[in-house]
Amino acid sequence: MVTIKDVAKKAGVSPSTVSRALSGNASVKESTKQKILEAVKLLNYRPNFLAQGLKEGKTKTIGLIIPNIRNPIYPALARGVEDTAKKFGYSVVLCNTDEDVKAEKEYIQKLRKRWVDGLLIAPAAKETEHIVELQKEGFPMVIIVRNVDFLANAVIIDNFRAAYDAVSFLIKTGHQRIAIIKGNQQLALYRERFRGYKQALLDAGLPVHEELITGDESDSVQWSLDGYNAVYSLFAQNIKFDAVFATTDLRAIGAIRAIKDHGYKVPEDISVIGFDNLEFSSLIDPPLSTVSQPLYDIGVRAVNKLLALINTETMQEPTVEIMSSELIIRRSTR
Amino acid sequence: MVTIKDVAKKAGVSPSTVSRALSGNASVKESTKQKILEAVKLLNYRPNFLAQGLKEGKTKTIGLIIPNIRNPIYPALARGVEDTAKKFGYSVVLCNTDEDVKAEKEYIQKLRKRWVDGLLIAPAAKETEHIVELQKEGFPMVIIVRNVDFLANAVIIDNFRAAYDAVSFLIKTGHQRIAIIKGNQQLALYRERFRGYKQALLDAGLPVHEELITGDESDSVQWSLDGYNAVYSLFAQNIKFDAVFATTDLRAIGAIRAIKDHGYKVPEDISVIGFDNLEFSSLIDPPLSTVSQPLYDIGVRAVNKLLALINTETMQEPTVEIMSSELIIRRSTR
DNA sequence: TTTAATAATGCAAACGTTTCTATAATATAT
DNA sequence: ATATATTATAGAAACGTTTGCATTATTAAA
Repeated sequence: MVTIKDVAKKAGVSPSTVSRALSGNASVKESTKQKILEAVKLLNYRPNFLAQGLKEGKTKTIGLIIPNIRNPIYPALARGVEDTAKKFGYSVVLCNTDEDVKAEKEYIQKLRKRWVDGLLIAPAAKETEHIVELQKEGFPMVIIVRNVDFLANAVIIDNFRAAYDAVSFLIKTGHQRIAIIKGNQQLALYRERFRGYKQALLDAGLPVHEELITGDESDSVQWSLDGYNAVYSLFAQNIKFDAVFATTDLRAIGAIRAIKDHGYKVPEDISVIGFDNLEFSSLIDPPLSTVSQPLYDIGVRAVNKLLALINTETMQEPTVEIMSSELIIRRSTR
Repeated sequence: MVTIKDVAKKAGVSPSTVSRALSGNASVKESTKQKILEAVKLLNYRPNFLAQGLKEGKTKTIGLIIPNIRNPIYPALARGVEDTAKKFGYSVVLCNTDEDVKAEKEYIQKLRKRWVDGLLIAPAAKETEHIVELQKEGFPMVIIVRNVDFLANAVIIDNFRAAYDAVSFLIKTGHQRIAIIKGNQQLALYRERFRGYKQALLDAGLPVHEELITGDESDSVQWSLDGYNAVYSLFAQNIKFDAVFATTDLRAIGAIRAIKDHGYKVPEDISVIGFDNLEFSSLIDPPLSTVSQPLYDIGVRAVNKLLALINTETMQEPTVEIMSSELIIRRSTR
């Protein structure tokens, strides 16, 4: 490996001069600068990042901790994160926890060995002491997508509101018996969506029917199966319903399939509305009505926030930023 | 930040003893070891990764350079990479090039500042001197998914064979006029798939009709549009066809939509076969027949190969590893 | 017990930078 | 020409580790 000393020798100057010439934050004679640049080119010198980082106490790297990049909501988020990080000269380390708190803890441990300057976390589940801990220590960190039950820096959407609006839309368009596929109630985000569903019914003077509340609590990648099974069992029990509010697009897709398999039509017989607005949700048949989460923008905002945190030494009161979601009506609702 | 010296002081020993106690590759008395461990716990000491890396000359980090994590073939690959890297104590830095050679070069430059121990690259396009360069320098690197026109360490599938088999299947099941949506011919992988298509026709004694070769050369994320447009224009020109071989699932989905929009049925009137076997390809209507790429496994193999490269000092002849693809027949073909 | 072998520990150098301090070279004002 | 201010450069210390070498403490053998 070629070091700054080699360059210095080649150019006939001291290492410190090379450093100054390269960093540009001290004056060095133009002629020597040229010599140095020449030597750099000749030897194909690249400053050693580790040495620099060690000296400066930062790595220009952030960690992105998410449950699973294969869950189709995360690629867009990751892109938002990576693009923004890159823009400011930062790199992104990708970590998948598979909803496992233990894995999450291990990653945090690992990344904290002065590895990364800050962390973006979509927390695994309810247990969050390790995150509280992190915050207490003043480590730069922002929570994304999934809110957490204490005040922390976060960039999220208002899941209650979004669900409320989606269900209200269904009600307004004449649906009376709206089933919900409720998602893992361990996660605040699904609890919120569930709450939004109930509140919308209540506010419209409609009853919340126990039998229309479906979906299991598991969190598998094959989420669409949950949607399929939920609707399937509704039919099996001969429960009538004229709409389905699925708490994810994947579940909505499963629901649509189950409805079709039973010989009903979407949206003529049963309307289906999803949540997420995945890239391919417009591609299915019928194109899915859904709530759009600004995932890319969440990533962008989160990185901005994180870098602000990294670059201020004074500890500030955490703030949560609510990004606006949007109801997208396509053709799975009448 | 708490350093090894702090621990040493607290435990009443020298830093070197702490280092030895922690690394475990030298004998240290049990009682002192306990004292040290206690001090570590008490002070919440974490070894500084940068210092370690600087000393040892490696970072236990690899770079994953891909066009775009939002392209749905990459999440599975990334997961394979990350899981395997993690298994061996490595971290993964994610880089999206957007098919831009310049961005790719910049990333390689950046990551090479002794940042990463090795690189996994799905190259952007035809221009590959910078990759040749990398290889010449003996930098650990393996090419993934997209083969390259020189001999390099790579983990790929046999795109020619896979396309050949898919089209042969179509022919065997009675299709005569098979259209292809050909993909960006700048990329070897699409050239290979195209070649497989032609060869299958030839070997079956069928003509290669110019008018059935469709699709533009662009590489946008909204790939399904290419499929839609291609089939749309076939109808517009009143060209008859009884099957479509789409070079990606996304294009296949677009194609199906266009076929439906024109009042035809898949697969009764026209069969469609895709390529990739994305997670949601089984979820569309009808479930898509396609060629399955073992993306996760490609990631796994590639990391194994890369780590082998990293851990051998002697430069070896590059080898390319062909993973086997699989024809998955669902319901979009008759 | 004394000596030899082994185990445990400390010291200092090294990894490749950056930056502080000091000195040398040059330019500017008198 | 001399004194002063400025600019350019070198030297050395520091960042937090690990490790080779030297030293000291401990154990085993005689």
